[in-house]
Amino acid sequence: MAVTIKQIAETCNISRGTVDRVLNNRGKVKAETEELIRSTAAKLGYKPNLAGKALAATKKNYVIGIILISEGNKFYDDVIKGIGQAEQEITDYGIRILLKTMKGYQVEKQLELLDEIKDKINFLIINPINDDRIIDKINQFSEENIKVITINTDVENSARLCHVGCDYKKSGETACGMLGLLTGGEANIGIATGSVKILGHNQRIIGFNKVCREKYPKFQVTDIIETNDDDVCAFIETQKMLQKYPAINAIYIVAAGAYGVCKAVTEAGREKDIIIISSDKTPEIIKLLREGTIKATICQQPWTQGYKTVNMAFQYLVSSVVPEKELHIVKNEIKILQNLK
Amino acid sequence: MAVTIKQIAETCNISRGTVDRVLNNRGKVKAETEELIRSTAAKLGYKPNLAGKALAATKKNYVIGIILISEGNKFYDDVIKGIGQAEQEITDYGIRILLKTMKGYQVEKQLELLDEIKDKINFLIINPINDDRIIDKINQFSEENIKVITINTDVENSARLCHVGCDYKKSGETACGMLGLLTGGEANIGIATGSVKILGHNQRIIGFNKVCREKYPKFQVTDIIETNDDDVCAFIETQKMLQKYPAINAIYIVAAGAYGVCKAVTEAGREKDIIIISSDKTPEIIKLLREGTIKATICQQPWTQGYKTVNMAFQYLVSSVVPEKELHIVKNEIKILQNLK
DNA sequence: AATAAAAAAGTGCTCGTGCACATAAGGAGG
DNA sequence: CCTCCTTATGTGCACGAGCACTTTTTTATT
Repeated sequence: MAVTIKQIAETCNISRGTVDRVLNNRGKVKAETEELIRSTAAKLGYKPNLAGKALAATKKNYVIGIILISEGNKFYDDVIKGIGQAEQEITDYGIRILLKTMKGYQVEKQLELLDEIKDKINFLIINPINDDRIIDKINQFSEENIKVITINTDVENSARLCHVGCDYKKSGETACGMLGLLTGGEANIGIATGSVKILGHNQRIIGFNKVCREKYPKFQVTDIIETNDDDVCAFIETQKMLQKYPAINAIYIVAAGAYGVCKAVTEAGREKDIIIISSDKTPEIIKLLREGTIKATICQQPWTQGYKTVNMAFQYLVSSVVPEKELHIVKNEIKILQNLK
Repeated sequence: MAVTIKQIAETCNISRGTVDRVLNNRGKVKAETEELIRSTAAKLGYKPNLAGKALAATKKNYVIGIILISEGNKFYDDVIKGIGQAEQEITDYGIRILLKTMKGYQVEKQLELLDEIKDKINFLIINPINDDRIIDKINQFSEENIKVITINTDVENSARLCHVGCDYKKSGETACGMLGLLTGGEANIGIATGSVKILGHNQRIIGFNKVCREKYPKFQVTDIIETNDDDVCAFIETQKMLQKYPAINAIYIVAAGAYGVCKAVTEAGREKDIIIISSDKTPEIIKLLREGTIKATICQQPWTQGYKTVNMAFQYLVSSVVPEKELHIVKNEIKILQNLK
C-alpha cells in the first residue's frame, strides 16, 4: 500500500496542507515541523502518486512548444514520429504540443519563431542554432520559467535543463569499427562530410580517426571532401576524388549527400570494389542499401530522440522532475539490409 | 482544452453517470440515449484522461505477477532491468509488481508458482513452458479475469492477450547478412545451436538458411552441432566439428555456449581465420567481442522486452487498453565492439 | 387505474495532489 | 488588555473517472 500525503499528515498529527507545503518547498512552515515532516516522509518511503499530480496539473493547460530545423531534412521525419507518439500519450493527461518547423540555419527566423510561441507555451524543446542571440533567448525563457531542452544540436553554455542527442564521436567510432570488419582492417579511405564547419560532422570524423589510429593501423584516410549536404555537390566532389585517388576502396559518408556519392561511384563502375558506409536511415539510404551500393549505415535513434525529449518535458511539468544534465545520449545503431525494419 | 465526460453529459443534457455507463459498456442505458452519447463523444473527440483513470485505479491496489525462467540465464538480466524501470514508473501510480523466478524448464515448478501467486495478482506476465498443463492454467487465469501476456517464449494456442518477444527468424537473417558482409559472401559455415528441439533456435537457423539461399549462394552450411546451452558440451562438439571439417571458416552461434565454442576455436589456433558471430549480449560475449574472437552479435532488446510488457499490463489495468495480438516484436540489433554501450 | 417490478437516469463520494482561502497562534506596540 | 500584524497551520474545493447507491421513469400486471 503506497504512502500518501494524508498518511504522513496523520502520523505527524498535522494537516495535509502543511505537509504539502514542505514537500513542495512552498515555505511558511516552522523549522522543526518541517524537519519532522521530512523525516517521516523519508521513513515511510513517500513517493508522490503521479496520477494525482497529473490530474492536478490538468487544471493548468500546459503546452509544450517545439522548434525544429527540420524542413527538407529527412532525418527529422523519425524524430517527429517519436514526438507524435509521445504527444498521443501525454494528451491523455491533458497536455498539448505546439510544433513549429523551419528550414535552414537562419538565426533571424528562429528568433522570430521563439517570439511567436513564447506566450503560448510552458516548456520549450529546441534544435538550436549555435548563436549568441539564440543562447540569450534560451536563458531568457528559462528565467521566465519556461524551461528548455535542446535536441539533436546543443548550446552547452546556456541555461537549458539538458540536451538530448547522439554521441557523434561514438558514431564515427562505430562507422570505423564496422569498416574494419568489412574490409579486414586494410583500406584506403575517402571521407565525405557535409561541412567541416558543422560540429556534429567533425565529431564523427574525430571518432572515426580515433579507431583508425588505435585499432586499424592499416587504414589510411586519403581524402576528405565536403558535400555541403547536397547531392549535386557530393556527386562532383566524389568524381574528382575518385579520379585523383583511384586507390580509394572505401568511403565513409558522414552526413547528407549519400545519393550523390553513390552515383559517382556507380558511374565510375566501382560499386563492386568500393565499400561504402553511411550515416542515418533516410529512404534514400534504404534504397541504396537494398541495391547493395551502401553496405551498412550508422543511425542515431531519431524516433527515440523525439519521444524521450517530449517525455522529459512532461515529467518536468507534471512532477517537477529535473532531468540529469548529461546522460541523454542515444545509442548508435548499425543497420544492414537484413535488419532494416 | 481536452473533452471530459462531464462535457459530453452537458452537451447531451444528461448525467455523468449515464455517459460513464455507456463509455464503459456497463449497460442499463436506453438504446437511443446510448447512440446519442456515443455519437457526441465521437464528435467532440473524447479521449479519456489517463490521470483520472489511474487515480481511480489506485483504489484497487493492483498487482502484476511475473514468472520468469531466468535463474542461471544471463539473457534475462536485462529483461529484469527493463521490468525494474517500468516498475519504478508504475509504482508512482500505486501499482505493484510481484516477480518470481525459476531455473530450467520444469513444468511442475512453474505450475506451483502459478498456484502460489494466483490470489495475489491481477495480471500475469509469464515466460511459459510450452506444455498443455501450462496452457490450461493460462486459460484458467484469463477466465478468472487475470489476463496474461507471454514474454520471450510463447504458447500461441492459449488465451493470452499477446506475446512480447523477438522475431527469431529475422535474427537469423540478420546474422547471415552480417556474415555475408564480413566474409565477402563466400564461406564454409558451422552452426552451433542449443538444441534442435527449441523453437527459437530452429527459427534462427531457418532465417539464416533463407538468406544463404537467396543472397549468398556461395555460403555453405557444413555442420550443425548442439551445445545444449552448455559451455563444456559446446567446447567438445566444436572441437569435433573443427577436426572433421577443417575447411570451416565461419561459425554462427545461435544460443548459449559461446564461451565453449570460442575456447575450442582459440585452442585450435584458428581464431584469426574463423569468423564468429553470436546471439545476445551477455557479459561473456562482451568479453569475447573485446578480445576480437567474436566479430559481431545479434541482440533482441531484452531491456525493451521487459519494459514494454510491464507497461502493457499497466495500460490494461488502468485503462483497459487491450494490446494488439501481434506487433510486439522487438527489433534485432547488431552489436560490434565499438557500439557495445 | 392502482400497484409492483424493471429499466433508466441521476447523485455523491473516492482516489492523491495542489492551491486558494480561512483560521489560529504568537509577538510587538499602544 | 486589546489591536494589528506576522507567521504558522488547517480546510475545502478542483481535477477526471469509477462506482455504489438513490431517485425517477417506464412497463407489466391485476
